[in-house]
Amino acid sequence: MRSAPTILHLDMDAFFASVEQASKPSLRGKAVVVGGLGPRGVVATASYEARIFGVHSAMPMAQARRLAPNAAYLVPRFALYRSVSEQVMALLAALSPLVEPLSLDEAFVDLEAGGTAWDERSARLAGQKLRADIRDESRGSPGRWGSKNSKMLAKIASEQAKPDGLVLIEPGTERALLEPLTVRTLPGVGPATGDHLRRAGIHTVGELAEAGEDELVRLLGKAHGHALFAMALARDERPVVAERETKSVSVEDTYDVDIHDRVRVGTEVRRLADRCVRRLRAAGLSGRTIVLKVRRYDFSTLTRSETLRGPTDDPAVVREAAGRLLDSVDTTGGVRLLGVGVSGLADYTQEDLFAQAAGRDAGDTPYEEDETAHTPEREAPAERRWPAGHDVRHSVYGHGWVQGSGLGRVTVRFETPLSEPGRVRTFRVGDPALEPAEPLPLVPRVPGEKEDVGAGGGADAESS
DNA sequence: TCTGGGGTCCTTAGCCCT
DNA sequence: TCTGAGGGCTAAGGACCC
Repeated sequence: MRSAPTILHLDMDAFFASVEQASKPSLRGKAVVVGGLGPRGVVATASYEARIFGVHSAMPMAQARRLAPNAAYLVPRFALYRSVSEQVMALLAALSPLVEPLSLDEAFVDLEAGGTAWDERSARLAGQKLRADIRDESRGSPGRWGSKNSKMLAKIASEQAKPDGLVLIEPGTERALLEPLTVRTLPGVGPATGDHLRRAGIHTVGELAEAGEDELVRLLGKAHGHALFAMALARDERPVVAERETKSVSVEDTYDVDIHDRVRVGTEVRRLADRCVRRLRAAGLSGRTIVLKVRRYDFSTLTRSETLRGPTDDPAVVREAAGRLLDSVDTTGGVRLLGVGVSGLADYTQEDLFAQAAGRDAGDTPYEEDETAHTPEREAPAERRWPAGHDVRHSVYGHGWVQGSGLGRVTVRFETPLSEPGRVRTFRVGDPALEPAEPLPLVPRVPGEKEDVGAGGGADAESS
């Protein structure tokens, strides 16, 4: 096993919030919370400034608003985050052919495979150069970096790095570093496993190693027990894998209020089936197993699945299968979430030899194209038409973003990523001069713009 | 005013087949 | 013909990750 620190882990923390701050000059240095704004929304990301108030990921939005009433609350803009993420991943790809993205804001890079690092010094240099490039490219935080010869240790190193920092673990110090850490530090140990271990008197990674492999397998099962024991001894041979094939595609919706009407539940399931198939087709995939997910009023979740004779990407087939699955579920009492997924994927579509769909002619007709057509009132509420944080263009005042809306009014702040903080104006919701706009690039095409527009925050801003 | 959305992997159980 | 072991597949649920 190699010992030089040649696997790099990047974690661009508070990524969504950082991108929003780079995109909106008036929010730089301010508390920003990105997440679902409905009554059942949760926080996706909080900026460092918001974390000072105790706001963190996965917290119910209502609680966040109580803790930080003056923060900016924004709806996520995944298309924008994806494009920034792609630029960052391209920088990583220039260093090595082995880049494994874990999400939009996290990745492993195998520097040895790219010939860019072979010892501690070259790894540190490569890390520092990347950080500078990313700061240029995203006008934001270059993230936290960790490096070591294994994925687990590289990730732990980046967790130990200060915001905007780089940590390399010295060879020979791995066990000593791990021993005092809580078991929750290790990947794969969440709340349930953590509790399980705590009840067995195991709190730290050192105690995990002491417990022995057999005991861990007895406590946690074969796969988890072996894996955790190896990690407790700092053994992690998992390679960096560049290409990961998709195993399933799913969509789900949580409703603002529980749905009790069985007919409406059926309508929603068909709509979700169509959305799922659109995603499936966009990815050039088809699948054999249809999965229905239902979360009931009491938060209990159940899934029902059905495996077809061959893979399909036919909306009618998926709709019908989901409908059959729904027949076997009791929804009295109400449902808060519905989901439809497809797994058992193939990258081709088998022709429907057995005529799996009953409705022949309607086979390819989407159940409903218009996402908002189900609302009885034709006009969607202002908050839906003008989501907080989305870009707009006004024929007189130019480019801006929605600061808030409601009561027939929409408030817009007119500024761009490259401008000074801008002014706020309020319009009627139906104002014809106002229209939705695409996000603007965060960096100028020609270099030379002023620097230092990072996400702000310092080491002292880190919480929890 | 609790608890999103999109995934992956593992375990268990039942069934069928050899 | 009965019984048991073991493998493969399917279904359901749970845990975990960001």
